Amino acid sequence: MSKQAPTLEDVAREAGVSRATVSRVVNGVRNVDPAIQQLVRQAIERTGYAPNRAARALVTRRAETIALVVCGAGDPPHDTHEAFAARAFADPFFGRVVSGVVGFLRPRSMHPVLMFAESAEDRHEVLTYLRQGRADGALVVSTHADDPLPALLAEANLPAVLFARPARPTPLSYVDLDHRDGGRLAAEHLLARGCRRPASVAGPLAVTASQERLAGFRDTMARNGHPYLPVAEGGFTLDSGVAAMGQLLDEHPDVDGVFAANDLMAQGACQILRERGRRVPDDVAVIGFDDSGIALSCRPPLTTIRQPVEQMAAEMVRILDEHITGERLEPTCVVFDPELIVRETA
Amino acid sequence: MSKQAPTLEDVAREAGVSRATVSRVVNGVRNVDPAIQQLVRQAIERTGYAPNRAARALVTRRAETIALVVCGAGDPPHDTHEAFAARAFADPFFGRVVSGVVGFLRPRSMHPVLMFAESAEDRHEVLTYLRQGRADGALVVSTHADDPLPALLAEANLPAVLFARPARPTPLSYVDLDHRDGGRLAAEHLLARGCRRPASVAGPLAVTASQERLAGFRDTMARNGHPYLPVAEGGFTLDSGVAAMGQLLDEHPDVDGVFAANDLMAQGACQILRERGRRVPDDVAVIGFDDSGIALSCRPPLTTIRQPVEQMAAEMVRILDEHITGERLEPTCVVFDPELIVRETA
DNA sequence: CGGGAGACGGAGAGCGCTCTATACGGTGTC
DNA sequence: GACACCGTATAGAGCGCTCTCCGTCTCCCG
Repeated sequence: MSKQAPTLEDVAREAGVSRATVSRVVNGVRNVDPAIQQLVRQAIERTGYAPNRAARALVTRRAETIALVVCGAGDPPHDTHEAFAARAFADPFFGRVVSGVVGFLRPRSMHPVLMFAESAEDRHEVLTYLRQGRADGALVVSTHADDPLPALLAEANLPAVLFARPARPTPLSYVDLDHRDGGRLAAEHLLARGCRRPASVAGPLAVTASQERLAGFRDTMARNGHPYLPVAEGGFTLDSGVAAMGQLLDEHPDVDGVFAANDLMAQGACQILRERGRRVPDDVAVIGFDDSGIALSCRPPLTTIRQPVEQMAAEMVRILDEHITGERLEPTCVVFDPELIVRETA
Repeated sequence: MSKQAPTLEDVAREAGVSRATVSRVVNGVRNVDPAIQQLVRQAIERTGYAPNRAARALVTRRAETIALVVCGAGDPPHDTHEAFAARAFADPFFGRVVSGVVGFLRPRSMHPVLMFAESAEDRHEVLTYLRQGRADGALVVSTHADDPLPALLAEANLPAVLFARPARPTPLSYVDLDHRDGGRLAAEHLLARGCRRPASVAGPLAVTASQERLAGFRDTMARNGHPYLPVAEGGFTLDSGVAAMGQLLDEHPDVDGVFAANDLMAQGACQILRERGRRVPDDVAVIGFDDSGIALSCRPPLTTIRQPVEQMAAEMVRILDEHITGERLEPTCVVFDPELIVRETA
């Protein structure tokens, strides 16, 4: 075992000042003579002092930690946490969320605690974690609209910010994207390219975002002379994109423009389109959604609707921080605008 | 603001016993009359008490938290943390690591703190985090063999376990895979299928694991009458797999068996093989490595060498836990065996 | 040159918990 | 009936830190 870690007391003795003074220096508080500051700093250096966070947290009532909670389906009890975690991270989306969060947190020497919440037990675990003061607040990313966690958090009056507007109104801050407008953008681009037979590979319709993307696309198409829109539902995975596009192709061999609700499915659509002898974008134009890494690494690179996930995630943490410090008391929401990114598939 | 959270004291008053007794009940310690236990439990229920972790951590000197550190390249200063995080999670590998870690931690009501360490500053941050007692130990997953973090951790005598043996001998526990044996397995399978012109899409040769996989494959091939092995180096990404396989095909149009150092590159290889008119596995057999999700979702499903990442990650945490509790004092290592998974590409 | 204002450092009281030492009954033994 | 003993509850001393007072020292102005 290594010797006991040095404490404030030790540093104070070493520097010949009181504990309070060292504390002031460490926390960069006013009213310390620069000469003494120097002295203290040297003493800290010499002793290799690192403030004990538990002690600090005890008195400040702040853990300086936030939880990043990824919520799963809610019911399927057959799914293990392991599988869920792996699946969550298979989607580049979560990597981007983590990115944005870490980008905000790092300059503050904070790091997120990763939690997965699928079952009621898990949700209780999240609540307990926060109530014990192990984290000051939670960032919640749900994969389903009717996730019960937000309501629980709000009820317990715990600081939390959501990614995406909750299905039931909940007094919690959230950030979101104007998905409907994204759908509109996709439709207009396809229309402008002269698309005559549009179709869509939608995301799971249990997810609000999927519904909205589709609604925006469909409405715009309807307003422009395409009242009937063939739609196949996918599950945001590559496979499901392949399957959905295959089905669309079977039923409507003449489609010439497809809006896929995410890039992964757009990639799948491109694959099967090529397999079935269609050229992309010459025979069929394809637009994805997200502008994730694959949109660029795909060949040909995907035309897509950009969702600034990293920025959105950073904004989430910023708002959460305001709630934690008490700067902001009322829930707020920030809605980001999607952007059309034209590459080669449309 | 909500009212002050209830403390042990409050519960004790409510139950009509002393603080110490409540503490015993909460921590499940011996020597408490069942009747009083019941009483205390009810009081806890009524008050909605949740033990303050900071206070507990202060006296137990344990945060009940571990850090999961993902180490990057080390130097490229052009790379932002954001990009790094996103990239790290683009690889299904990390999702599996997280899976395994969470699988072990969850039953213990623990959750990992996610940290990224690329720069010297980041590494210092990790050290400080541990020295402050915010986490009891670290799980380190380095993407490069010569990462300086393990040595720093060992020097500071902080509990840590590595994924993969460090390049320089370091007094730290680690888990690893017998990569060389994985290469051998791949070679033998290809040989058994009657492969006459083997080649390999290697991983980045700066990574020890890549070297070993290739060495095992090459040695086995050499021992079986294939002294010369065409090799193209990739970067573990889909794109690099496509590029490497393309190059191999240009220089050796007659290859009939390829060992790719991971599934992503194997998938890329399959893609370009098909584009160039080769049937997989009839004209060219392909074997991947990892048995990650894509191996299964790929069409045709990949024959691959399985690396039990989740198990390995869980084992890492188990060992770390032993180090933290002091059950284990000396570094140890656990090397897992790879396994050939035959699907359709070879 | 006295006095008030300001700048600065120190003493000490906790934060909520754990855990050791101690008190306290009740039983069994001689 | 005195003593030892065991099981169980309590008192109380911190863990290392922050932060509110309060005392001291300096400086400047009347």
